[in-house]
Amino acid sequence: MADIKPIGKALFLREEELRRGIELMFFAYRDFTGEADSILAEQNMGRAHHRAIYFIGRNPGITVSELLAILKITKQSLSRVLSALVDSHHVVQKTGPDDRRQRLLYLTDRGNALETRLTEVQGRRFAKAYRDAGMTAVEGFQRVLEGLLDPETQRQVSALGDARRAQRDD
Amino acid sequence: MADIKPIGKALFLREEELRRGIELMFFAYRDFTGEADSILAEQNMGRAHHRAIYFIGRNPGITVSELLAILKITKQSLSRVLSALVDSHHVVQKTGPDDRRQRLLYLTDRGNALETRLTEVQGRRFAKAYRDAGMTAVEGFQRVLEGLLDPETQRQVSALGDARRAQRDD
DNA sequence: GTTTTATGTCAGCCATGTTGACCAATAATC
DNA sequence: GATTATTGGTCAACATGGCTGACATAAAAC
Repeated sequence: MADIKPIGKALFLREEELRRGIELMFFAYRDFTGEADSILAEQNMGRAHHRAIYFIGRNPGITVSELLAILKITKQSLSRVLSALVDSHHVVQKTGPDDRRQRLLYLTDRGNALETRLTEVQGRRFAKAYRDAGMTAVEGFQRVLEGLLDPETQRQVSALGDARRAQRDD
Repeated sequence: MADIKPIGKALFLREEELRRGIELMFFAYRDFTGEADSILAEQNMGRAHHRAIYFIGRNPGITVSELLAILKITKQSLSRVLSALVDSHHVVQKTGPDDRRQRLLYLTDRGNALETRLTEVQGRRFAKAYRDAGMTAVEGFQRVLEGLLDPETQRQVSALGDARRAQRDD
C-alpha cells in the first residue's frame, strides 16, 4: 500500500517530518528550561531574570539598549527585572565612561554564582544530548537552529560570535 | 597561544559550544513562535490556545486528561483556554462513548482552518531550515532535541510516534 | 540653544501559569 | 448497593512577564 501512492506518501512524510520538528521544539524547550525555572523559583525569580543575568554575564559592561536589542522586549519589561536584580545585588550598574547617560551592566559575585549555577544545569543537559547524539549531529542541530532564526537574529548571533572570537584571539 | 594550553582550550571550547547551544535554543524558539503569535493575537488568542488546538488537531478525540499529560499544565489552566476555544467554536466536546465522564475533544472546521494556517507558517520555517541544512543535519537536529528531553517526555514522544505509525500502516 | 538619545518610572492591561477548595457525574470496587 | 476513585469543571486569588501610553531627566549632539 505504501508504494502505490509514492507522491502522496512523500508529501505525507514531509508534513509528518515538519510536525515532528515543531513538536520536538516545544517539548525540548519546555524540558530544557524546566530545571532552571525550579532554581529561579527558589529565589523568587523567573525566566526573564535568567535571560538578563545570562546575557549580562556573557557581555559584561553591556548597555541597557544593547540588552534590549538582544532580548527584543520593551524597556519597561526589562526595567522591571533589572531593578529587581540590582535590588537583590545580582547586578550593578556603572555610568558609562564615554557617554554618561549609559548604565553599563555587570554581574556581582552573587550574580555570577547564580549564572554559573543556572548555566551548569542547562549545560549538563546539552552535554548529555551532545554526547549521545555525536559530533555530526551537533553540527546539524546548530545548522538547523540557525536556519530557524529570523534573518535579523541570524546577523545578531553571528556578530556576537565574531566579537567573541576577536576578543579571544587578541 | 592557542596550542600552549590544549586542555584549557578544549574546556573553553566545550563550554563555548554548550553556551552556543543554549543561546541558539532561546533565539530559535522565540523566532519560531513569533509568526504564529502574531496570527493568534489577531484572534485574541495566545500560545496556550495554539498548543491546545495543535494537539487536539493531531489527536482527534483526545481526552482532557490525555491532553493534560502532554501539556503538563494544571487542569485549571487548560480549562480556561478550552472553554474559550469551545465558546469561539474552534473545538467541540463529545461525551465519551465508553466512559461518559470523558469529554472527547475535536477541532471544528473553523478550528481546523486555524490549525492549518498556524502549522503552515511554522512548517514553512522548518521546511526552509531543513532544506538549507540538509538531510544529515535534520537527523542530527532531531537526535539532539530528543536528547534534551526529560526521560518521561522521551517515552511520551516515542509512544505518540508509534501510535501514529500503527494507525498509518493499518 | 534646541533636539535627540539613553534610561527610568508610573499606571494599567492581558495572557498564562500557579495553588487551594469544592462540586457533580460516572465508573469501579468491596 | 454503598463506598471510593476518577474525570472534569468551577471559583477565587495570586505571580510572572509580556504590552501600551505618558511623562521625566540627564547628557550628548548638532
